Amino acid sequence: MPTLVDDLTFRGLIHQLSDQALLERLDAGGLTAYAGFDPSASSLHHGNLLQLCTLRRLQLAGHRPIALAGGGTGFIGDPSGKSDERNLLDLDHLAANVEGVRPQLARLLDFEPSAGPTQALLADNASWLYDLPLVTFLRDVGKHVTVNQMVKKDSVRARLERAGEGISYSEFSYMLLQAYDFLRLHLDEGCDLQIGGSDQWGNISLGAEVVGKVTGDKVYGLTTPLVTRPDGAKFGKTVEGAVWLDPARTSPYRFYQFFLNVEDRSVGQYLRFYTFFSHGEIAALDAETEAHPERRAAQRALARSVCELVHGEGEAARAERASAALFGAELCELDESTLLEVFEDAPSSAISAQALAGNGSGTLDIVGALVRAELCGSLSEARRLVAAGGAYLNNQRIDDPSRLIGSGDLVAGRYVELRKGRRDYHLLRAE
RNA sequence: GGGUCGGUGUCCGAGUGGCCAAAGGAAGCAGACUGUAAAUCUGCCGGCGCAGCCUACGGGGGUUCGAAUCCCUCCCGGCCCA
Repeated sequence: MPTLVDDLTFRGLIHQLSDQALLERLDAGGLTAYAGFDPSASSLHHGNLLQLCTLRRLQLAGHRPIALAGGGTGFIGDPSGKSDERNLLDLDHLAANVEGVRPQLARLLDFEPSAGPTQALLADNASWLYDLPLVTFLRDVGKHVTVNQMVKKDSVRARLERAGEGISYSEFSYMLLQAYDFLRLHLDEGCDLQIGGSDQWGNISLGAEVVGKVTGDKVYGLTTPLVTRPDGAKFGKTVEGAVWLDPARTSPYRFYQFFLNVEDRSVGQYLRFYTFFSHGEIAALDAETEAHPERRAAQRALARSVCELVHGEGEAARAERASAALFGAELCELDESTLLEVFEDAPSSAISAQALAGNGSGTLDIVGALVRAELCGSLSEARRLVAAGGAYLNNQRIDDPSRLIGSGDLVAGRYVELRKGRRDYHLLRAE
């Protein structure tokens, strides 16, 4: 059984750390660690997942995790973002978001009292930042930080040096607010470690320093590498946009597909980051990818595991079955029960039966159907798709944009399968 | 407050009176090849009732036969000065 540090090292999760002494503390257990997330949406997304997984690793190794919602700092905006005038009146809204995120956190972290000293905590910095008197803040935090060192931080320097750019005072202060969070969590909860992505290194190291100066206690910072694709492209996007943990925003099926489609070069890293497989299992999957990349064994294991972690075993199994059926066999070859099961899990929408009335004499054509299924954003786009040969009806390519869809196209009496390209499926359900 | 530069399609970025739905790049989508991979090549990439029309180059107004391009004004951002 590897130690926590061995495990984190094997997985490539340690990018920077504030002090080598942290390694011993990690293996010893008993730390309280926090990671922040932005509660501007009612769901966490793929970008938060790495930190959550890391917190989970810490908890499993005997540490206490805290998920900190940036309900207060959310108003300010991290300097890397654009200033799009956040609204203070959204306070209730943000609080609701924080609560909406709790069940998602609970899938990865143990919030039950039975966890004892490692019981996870969800905190919101709005509870202390929103009413924080400026004078108090300047005395407790501002006094301990020089502008000189703040200006040297990469996030600030980039904004100062680039011509045509600038940084507002509030964004400039962001790192101090984050430092105050660390201080509060240290004083109130005994928190002694902050983790985050490597883009947070400046904020995290400053925070650790401030807590040390104010309290005289030793606290630590640790960052993980940023998740990037081999080509540097942003990771965590599907056709529809971000990959959310909320099944209402990103269905388990899409979530599963997202991880299944990971390229060979990256799958090893993602297995290390997002799964809790043993080192031996990961090595075996690496070897399998090397020897038989076409089998996509690592991708399958990754998708199954992450989906299970986030959505539970039942949903993961359904997503896996739906994927296997859609990509494995011709629709017409599937028996009815399998067909119904697949249709149950795949993305679908309802359509009135009248629209499909009459075989070939209905009013819905392939182009309209593609838009209706939200596979295409406009009729023009749908026409182009058909012209390019990327439109399929019940697994058969459709070349004629005026092809009408009628009752004769129904599968199992009430479904019409539409596909865009090779992997983007949608089902219309006549009702 | 003064001066100055700028605000173009998802993003970056050309364009400075008609040939502009707007160069180029990136991202994205599709096709071919494959393994629901990568790379590569090809096509597409504002909307629509699609040989045409509509809406678009920060907002509004004006000049002109005609404006992303000129003028006025307002809003927003950068830089410099106060």
